[in-house]
Amino acid sequence: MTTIPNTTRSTRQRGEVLALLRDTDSSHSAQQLHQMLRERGAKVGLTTVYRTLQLLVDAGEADSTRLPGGEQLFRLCGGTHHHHLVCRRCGKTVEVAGPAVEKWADRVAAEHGFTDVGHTIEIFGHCTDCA
Amino acid sequence: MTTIPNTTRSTRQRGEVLALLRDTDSSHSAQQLHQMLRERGAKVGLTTVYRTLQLLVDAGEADSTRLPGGEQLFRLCGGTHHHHLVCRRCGKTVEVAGPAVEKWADRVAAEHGFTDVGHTIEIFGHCTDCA
DNA sequence: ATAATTACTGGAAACGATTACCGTTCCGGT
DNA sequence: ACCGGAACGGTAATCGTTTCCAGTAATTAT
Repeated sequence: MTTIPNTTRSTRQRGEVLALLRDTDSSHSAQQLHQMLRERGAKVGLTTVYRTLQLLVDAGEADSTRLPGGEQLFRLCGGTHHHHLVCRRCGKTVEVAGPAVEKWADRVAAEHGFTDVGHTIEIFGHCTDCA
Repeated sequence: MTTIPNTTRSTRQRGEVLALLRDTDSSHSAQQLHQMLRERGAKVGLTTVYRTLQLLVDAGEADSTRLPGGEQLFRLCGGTHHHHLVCRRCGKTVEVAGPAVEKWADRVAAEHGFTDVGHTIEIFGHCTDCA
């Protein structure tokens, strides 16, 4: 029986992860973040990094995008619905809004009788620095 | 030194995979396809299924979409650029075109100086049968 | 046809990212 | 300070996928 916690505690590790995320405007994998934490001298286990990231995603404070290769990248982001423009090389990320696209997706789905509709829209490329 | 083949051979296994793909209009994972082949009595190794699917994707005869969970789904598809509306439950897939969305993606990327631009657009939902 | 060449096959082992386990640590309310 | 349970973190397991490599079979050359 999986027990569901009813409180969320503030720990040093969660603070370190959050602080690190606030110091960057790029998307990074959990493993990259773990390595970066180690480099700045913050001792946080890889497992905890994953857990914290998932927590943030669930709380809507961060979101994740998946590279074509399958690995997940994370970053903090605002609460409003948006999508991302991500540099394939360095991970630099720009939030973009596309109200028209949202509507298009919903309309297309509705036309085919689909319900509980969601969508995945990511734009990849090389940023000016990496081109 | 990796030797690159300069011919492509037609084998029973590749025929079986292709035949199976032609019998469905849904997206399936490599493992599902492998299982389906086994059920119809076609002996094809899982490795070969993966290899053949990748071959088809490279040749532009099939394409793959990635579920939020990370696993790859495959299906045959036409050569023109398009996106997919996929049922999360049964995999039923509809090809959809969105010229306006393509242009939007390219324009947004260009505005931020990104080059070599590509995008990922998938719509998920539950089809009429699975709702 | 037959032989020589080389792509293909497939089971097992390796892989990389992520998750589960579980004993230990430590946050937070009393 | 005490206690209960949330969180930690190292290790082992899982999952989808790829690599290895020795055996098989499709093509090409003789």
